[in-house]
Amino acid sequence: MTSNWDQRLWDTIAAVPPGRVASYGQIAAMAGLARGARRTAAALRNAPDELALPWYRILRADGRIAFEPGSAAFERQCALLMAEGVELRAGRVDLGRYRWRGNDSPLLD
DNA sequence: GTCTTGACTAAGC
DNA sequence: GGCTTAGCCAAGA
Repeated sequence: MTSNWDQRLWDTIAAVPPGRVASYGQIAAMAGLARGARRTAAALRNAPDELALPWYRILRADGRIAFEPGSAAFERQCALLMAEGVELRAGRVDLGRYRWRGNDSPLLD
């Protein structure tokens, strides 16, 4: 068994509640990896569809989508986020409002 | 064993 | 706001 990180990261990602987002580094830190942002990305690549992970709730540290604007994945992620009530401005999310803090506190508006 | 790679991040210009 | 550079660290080749 080389990497149980994938499973751990998947678990952490699955814990992100709807309408909330998290950064790669944040997910990694919660899973126990201090600088595992890239490992989080790898875990998402490795993640089978059967898990139905909320991969679209994972953003870059800036709150921007990791994909290139215009790409299929980008648009898919945009749509999924908006469907959950996340406000997107030019492919960017306001982390100050939507970042998941590990608890399920409601958004203040 | 080394070298490259990456759905990243922070700092600097 | 943008682009560049360096740092990071685990996985694969």
